[in-house]
Amino acid sequence: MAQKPKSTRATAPRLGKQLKRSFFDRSVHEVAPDLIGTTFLVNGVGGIIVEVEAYHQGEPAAHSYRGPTPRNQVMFGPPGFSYVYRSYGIHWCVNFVCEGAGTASAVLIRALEPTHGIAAMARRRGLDDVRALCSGPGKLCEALGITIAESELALDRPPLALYARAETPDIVTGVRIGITKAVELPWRYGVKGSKFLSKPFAR
DNA sequence: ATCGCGATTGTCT
DNA sequence: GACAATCGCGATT
Repeated sequence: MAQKPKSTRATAPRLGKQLKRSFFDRSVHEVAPDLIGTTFLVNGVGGIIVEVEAYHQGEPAAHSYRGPTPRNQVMFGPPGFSYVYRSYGIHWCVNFVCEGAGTASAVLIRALEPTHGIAAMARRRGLDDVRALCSGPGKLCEALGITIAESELALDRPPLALYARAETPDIVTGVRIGITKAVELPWRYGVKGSKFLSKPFAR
């Protein structure tokens, strides 16, 4: 019998060039698709970003929509920093702040393809299934050990790091998930056909 | 495959 | 006091 190809790599792929904070000093609508295919690590643990969503101050689903508060203040600061918030009282979710000059925009990281430190992620998640380790914004924060302690940190300094993609993946777009306002905006981006998404993209 | 539900707490009205 | 950028589980189609 022919062996079916494995869905995960035997070894972690080689990392590309590390991204600087200035990568984020652009429109969130440019940064969000550009993040697809990059590798995000926390203390050396993480994987390839396969799904993100863009949020912008001018749109009511964004935490920054009603202006600065103690929680969202980092969104009003310089680009290239993390913004971590608690979701439904239980989960943590991580964003990357974009653009300077008060646009208060950020990219929510929604799913990773695990590549580095899979054993550590499996231990934190209490799971064996690689496909389920990082297939959602709350899941990936648990897998990478992200809490409020990792909020407002520079994205190009330890413990955080981002690495350029090797190849440009086929990127698909869709409406954002789990929100009740501005539901029609097609600001969700993902790797076409990836098995590591939080939810498939409509087709 | 899809649906409904409970968990749990910071944040804002 | 209402609600939320979620998840995992169990029931049902």
